[in-house]
Amino acid sequence: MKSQQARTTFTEFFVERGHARLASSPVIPHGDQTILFTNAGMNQFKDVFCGREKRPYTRAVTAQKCIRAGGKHNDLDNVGRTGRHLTFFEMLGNFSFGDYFKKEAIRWAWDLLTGGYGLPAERLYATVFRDDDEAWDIWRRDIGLAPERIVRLGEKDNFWSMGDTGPCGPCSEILFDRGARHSCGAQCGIGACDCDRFFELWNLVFMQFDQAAGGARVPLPKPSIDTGMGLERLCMVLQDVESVYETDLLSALIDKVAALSGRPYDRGKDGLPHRVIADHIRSLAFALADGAFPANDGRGYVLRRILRRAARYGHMLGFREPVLFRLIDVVVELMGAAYAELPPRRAAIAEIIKNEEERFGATLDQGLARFAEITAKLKAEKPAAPAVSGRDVFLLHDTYGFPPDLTARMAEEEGFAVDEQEYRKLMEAQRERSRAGAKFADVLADGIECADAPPTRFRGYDVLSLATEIVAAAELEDGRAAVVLAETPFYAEAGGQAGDTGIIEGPTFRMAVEDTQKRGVHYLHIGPLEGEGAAPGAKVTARVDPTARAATQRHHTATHLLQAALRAELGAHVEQRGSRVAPDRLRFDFTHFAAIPPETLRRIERRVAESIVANKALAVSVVPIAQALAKGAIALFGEKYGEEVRVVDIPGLSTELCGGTHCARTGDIGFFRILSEGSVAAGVRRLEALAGPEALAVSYEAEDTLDRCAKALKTAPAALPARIEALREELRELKHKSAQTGPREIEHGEERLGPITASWHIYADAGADELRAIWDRQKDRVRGTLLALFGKSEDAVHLLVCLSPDLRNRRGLHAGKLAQITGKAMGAGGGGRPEMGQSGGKNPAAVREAAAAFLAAAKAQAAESA
RNA sequence: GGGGAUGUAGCUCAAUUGGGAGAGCGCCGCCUUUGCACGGCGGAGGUUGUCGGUUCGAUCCCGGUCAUCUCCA
Repeated sequence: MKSQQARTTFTEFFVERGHARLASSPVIPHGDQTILFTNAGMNQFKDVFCGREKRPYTRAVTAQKCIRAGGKHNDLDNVGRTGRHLTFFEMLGNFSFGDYFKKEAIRWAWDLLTGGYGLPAERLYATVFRDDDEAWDIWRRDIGLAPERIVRLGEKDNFWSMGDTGPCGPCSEILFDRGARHSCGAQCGIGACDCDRFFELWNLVFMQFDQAAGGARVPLPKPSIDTGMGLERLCMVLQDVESVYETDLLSALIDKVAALSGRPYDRGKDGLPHRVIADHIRSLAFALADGAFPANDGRGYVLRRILRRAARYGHMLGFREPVLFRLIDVVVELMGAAYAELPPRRAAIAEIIKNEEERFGATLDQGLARFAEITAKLKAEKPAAPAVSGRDVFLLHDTYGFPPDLTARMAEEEGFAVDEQEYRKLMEAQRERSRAGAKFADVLADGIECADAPPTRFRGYDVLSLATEIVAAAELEDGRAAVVLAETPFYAEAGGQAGDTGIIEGPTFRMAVEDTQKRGVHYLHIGPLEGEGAAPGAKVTARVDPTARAATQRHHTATHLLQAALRAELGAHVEQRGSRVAPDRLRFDFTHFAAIPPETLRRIERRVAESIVANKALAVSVVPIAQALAKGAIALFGEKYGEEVRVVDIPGLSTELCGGTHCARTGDIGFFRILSEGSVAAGVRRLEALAGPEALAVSYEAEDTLDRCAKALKTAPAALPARIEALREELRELKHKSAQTGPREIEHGEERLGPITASWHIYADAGADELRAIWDRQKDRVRGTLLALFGKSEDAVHLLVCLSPDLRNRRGLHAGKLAQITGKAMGAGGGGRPEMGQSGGKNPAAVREAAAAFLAAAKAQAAESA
């Protein structure tokens, strides 16, 4: 059975049994800070299991794309070494939210495996949790499984929990016996080993307890079901192949790697690179398709590491140019039908990967150069036992991103050992440092008791002021207060739109709201509180600052117009990466691969201006998400959407899913100016812009600057370029002339010291450069000369002490020391090289004294050299 | 979030305990050539990321900050 059919067989089986067929959630779990990637089918139902969220159905079935490559579930290093570990896989799962329980879950799983998939019953085994007699009985009585094929295991294997607290329960796994030839030996058995014979196929989790913080497990009123079966593993069994890499889900990728490299695939060690690349490219394709991006921290860093690991194995296969991006077409062919998000992003994904590969190539080159330096030094020093130190391996890895295994191999080729132990030690120390430095600072700390209060009702789309009452209040660490209201006109920061500001007033107190933030389903109004009595139950009037809100709305609506203009001018690959709209500014980050030339920026700006002038009325509607997407609304990766979404439509110009507040008509924006364009990360550009009167201010500022320049040059702004060019020409001529004549000499003096002549000259208003020019003009002609050149201006003195070239190596003569001594006479330091020294001072009156000091010092040096 | 490294001409990079900001490529002009490539000569292009400190003097030393690279969490 092919994977495509295996997938639909699963979902159809459960749809027939009353399950809602839901789409896979993105592999990038937006809004869930506890995990880096979606790593199980139940992720998107977390809030449902915990009772924080209600859904219109109680049974669901999904094929969920998952990535396990970072955090707690990290399979990264196992990938390719075993036949069953993958960083990317699909999890087939059926779920019950307080509906059916163990009996149905087990029965259906068994029926599907033996019926729908036609697996031989005699090769299936089941494990149950030690104490779970209920599950054991179902397997024994209802299914009729022989007692010796039902194995009881402990917490490690058969008890599942989401975290330290929350829903948890025993689970039951169904295993497939792949036959004695996969056995790892005499000790082989379920629960006794971890080999490939007894193959974990499907895990049924029975969520029936709530784990309290103290350790007690309270039975849940409505037990739930969460199951998961890896599609790749299932296919491996259905297609009777040795590893997941030989299933139709991955074999085409393996073949492509073999074709590109000219190295045929090998099931053993030599096929490791093929396997790693085939797996990693799937992770990358899906993560990028869901809006992740390679970066230096967080999940972006995990992606970068996956890519580099793949590239590293590509390197082993002989690839020296980017090739991974060529595999994207294969991934899209294999998976595009089941995952519609993939095909439209094909080109963008390939581009990002190619970009990263090139970047990694540059990193490798840099490391190679560094490595060459290290080995060159070793070769030169010829120590008894030549070895690349652990410190160097670490440095290459830590600072230059050079893979340590590559360092080791290259060192070996050069005949050097590698101090791996020291390297490990340093690496461990680095980990320790990082852990110690990791701490979370959350201004919105706890202390707000509102968990039981109903969700804050947001009414700010319609009104800016209303009467309501306080539900909860608390003091924050910084001395400000946080207040939760029953309903509010204040928009809480979300989707890049800044939280509203304004006033909350009660009979005996008043709060200047400086920020509004969401905390779960509650809105926190934050600001300094004056007066007493701001407690739950207190009646208040909440008023949003209308001026600030209007300014924010202008920026928000302008952002939508800007995005539309960017897509029109730059192409459909432009996707929002982030945005920030506040009363005083607008920032928009988006994907694009090059800097935007000024003339294009102008065109974009003009396009927005035209949209404003068109004065279209905005239409806001709330519709089912499928309908919105069908209309072509732009959805954001950064948001988690419910079944119903809010659509902001600017007719003929833009349609976006957006929860923010907007102008009534585009004309309300008034004026729009782009301030700056720049890069925030590879492939991401940032635009900053202003809308409304604020934008006017910026234009004025530029105009004022120009006016000031024109005034300073006594000309009209339009004539400035010509005027500046003329002045530059004049300056050039003057410089040329002054370089020939030099500054005016005020006085000089000299003294013969045997064969040497010491002389000093004082010039009016000469700087260090001019003094040097004076010296340059004569240094090739003079002989036997010690020279002190003073440049005297109103409040400073510059000094250059020079030695004619013929005296350069004369014992005892040192211009730098002369400069030091001479400078000291003016109350300054000084120094320099034997043939030339410098000093200076802030005391022009002392120049004559300095000159005298110079002569005296020169005399002493001359005497010494004689 | 923590550590390491790097910011110098459009690009790639130099600049001996702190003492004249340079090279190669690219660009512009002229010469050579039927033309192009090559070659020859000349030229433009720099607040040394940014702010502050030390110093007579900072690309260099110290601190803050921003950006990029990189490892770790």
